[in-house]
Amino acid sequence: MTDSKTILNQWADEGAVEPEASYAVDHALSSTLMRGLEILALFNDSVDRLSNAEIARQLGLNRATVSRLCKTLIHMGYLRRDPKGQFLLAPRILALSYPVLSATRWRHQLVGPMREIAEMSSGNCTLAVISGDQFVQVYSVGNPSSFPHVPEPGITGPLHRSASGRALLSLLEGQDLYDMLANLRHNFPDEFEEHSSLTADAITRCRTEGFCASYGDWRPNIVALGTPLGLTSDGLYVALACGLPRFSAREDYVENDLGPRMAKAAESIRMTGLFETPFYLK
Amino acid sequence: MTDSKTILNQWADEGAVEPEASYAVDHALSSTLMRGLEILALFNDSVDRLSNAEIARQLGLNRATVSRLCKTLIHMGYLRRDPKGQFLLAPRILALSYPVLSATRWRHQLVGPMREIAEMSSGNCTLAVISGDQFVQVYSVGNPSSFPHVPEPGITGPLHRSASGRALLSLLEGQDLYDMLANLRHNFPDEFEEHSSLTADAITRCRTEGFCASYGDWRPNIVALGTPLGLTSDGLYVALACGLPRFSAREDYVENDLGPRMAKAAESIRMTGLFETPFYLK
DNA sequence: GACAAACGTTACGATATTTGAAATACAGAG
DNA sequence: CTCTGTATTTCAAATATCGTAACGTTTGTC
Repeated sequence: MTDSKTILNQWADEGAVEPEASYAVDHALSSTLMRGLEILALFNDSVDRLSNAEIARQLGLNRATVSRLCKTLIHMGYLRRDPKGQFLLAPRILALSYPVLSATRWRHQLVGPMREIAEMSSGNCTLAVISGDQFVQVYSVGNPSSFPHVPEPGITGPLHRSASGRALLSLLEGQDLYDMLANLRHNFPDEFEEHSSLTADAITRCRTEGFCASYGDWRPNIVALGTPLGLTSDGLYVALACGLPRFSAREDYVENDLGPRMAKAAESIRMTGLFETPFYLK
Repeated sequence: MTDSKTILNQWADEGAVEPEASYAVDHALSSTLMRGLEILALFNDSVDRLSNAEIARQLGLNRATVSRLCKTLIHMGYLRRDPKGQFLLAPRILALSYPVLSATRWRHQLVGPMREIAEMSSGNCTLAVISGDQFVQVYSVGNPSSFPHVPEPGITGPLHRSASGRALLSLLEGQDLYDMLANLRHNFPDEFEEHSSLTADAITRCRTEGFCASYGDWRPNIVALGTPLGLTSDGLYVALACGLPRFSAREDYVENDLGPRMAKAAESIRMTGLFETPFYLK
């Protein structure tokens, strides 16, 4: 008598939580470097500038420390200041990501199919990969203006409560999946529990039907479809997703028309041989 | 009797070199943070993976130090390891750039005109901004496969020997320009000297005719046209450029047809009011 | 298959770097 | 003009970081 909720927990039980996570302030890690990176990571799409004091507050650091770290980041070219003296990310930070984009040249071959999906759904289509315990969007197409949120490369999201994320999870085999789930449950116990049933079903559905759907599980107003693609030669798990505003998403259409079409598109993309065939299709 | 070569040097004479640059290992900067960032910056489009020893060699660090720094970077999610144990950038590094992309939403409005330019030139069209003493591409359109080098967001290049860079320089007014030139001359004395004449002419041309051309000054096999756009509300100088393979670039066509058309495109983009009008057009 | 060479990680003590408190400098508001 | 909130600099104390050395692995050669 195992419903999908307990299945996901059973899987997670099989996995090992990364040891590091526990002794947070490990003296084998460099705290100065971590703090510097944490400063850069404070910025997001609603917070584009921060004062010294604000940074110090959020990270629990001394203002003098923040001053020196920010000076270093400016010196390296990753931060700049506005006329008021507040800190902003400098465009040069893009240079750090360039090698990642450059290593995913194959994505240019997906532009055509992705455009089709975006048009077909009157929404957008995004390409995501696993990085750590999150997914990261590496590319997107679609009309940015007609949409509540604009997808751009670099957006990250949860693996266990989004269409992209669940499609990616479905690609993980055996122990890899168990470990990932164990970590997710460890890091987000409540969320994991709340979505465990939906997540388990989505993983199964991706493996059998080739797609899964999420009705606002991540972004409340967005209905998303995810479909797994495969594993690249350099070890990245890749999935496609499309998103559409909730109000324009009739469930019947999503489930019986758009979903199967996404699955079919994924299938034909896999024909190109860009990705290793998922284990469950071998 | 001042030819363009001496003009650029006269301008540079008026500027002040950033003081910091001198006492390199300033104890007001955090060396640990710098080293960590330097590790991330070692990766580029031809070097996508590095061993511990290789990193240590290139940065002149102890292997043990590198081990610890990389462990930290992995912990933060910006680095990962391949099966052989070599280090790779993790896709999560894209998340650091997301706020920059998000802050340049206006670029979506340029997609149309940029596509036209790319098609018209049978090459590509890129959008660049100044960051530090370099330009950084923030967006590009064009056919990636038909080209010797694929432009992607995050590519950086020199302000003083590229079409994008010179178009950006032309936007700097008075002391801002002088300071920038002083720094460039200080950091790249030989290059600066070698290109000073071309650079001075290009700046003048951008201000009078609205565009400039570069015949392989940066990427040897590429002819590029640059055209200044203006200054955004958050203080970024922006320019457009297009690039085409040298063999397909007839000089007459570039100078008398493509160039003026770029200038005209820039003019109509400026009409949108996205950018502050360049000082020399006021 | 055994050996050597190169590599990556961990432990540990010395030390150089980072830190936080306090003082100084600065900007904006009233 | 003073006052408040903020940023930077200074300096001594402390502690986080570094390099050495030792260990365990892998790689490649003979």
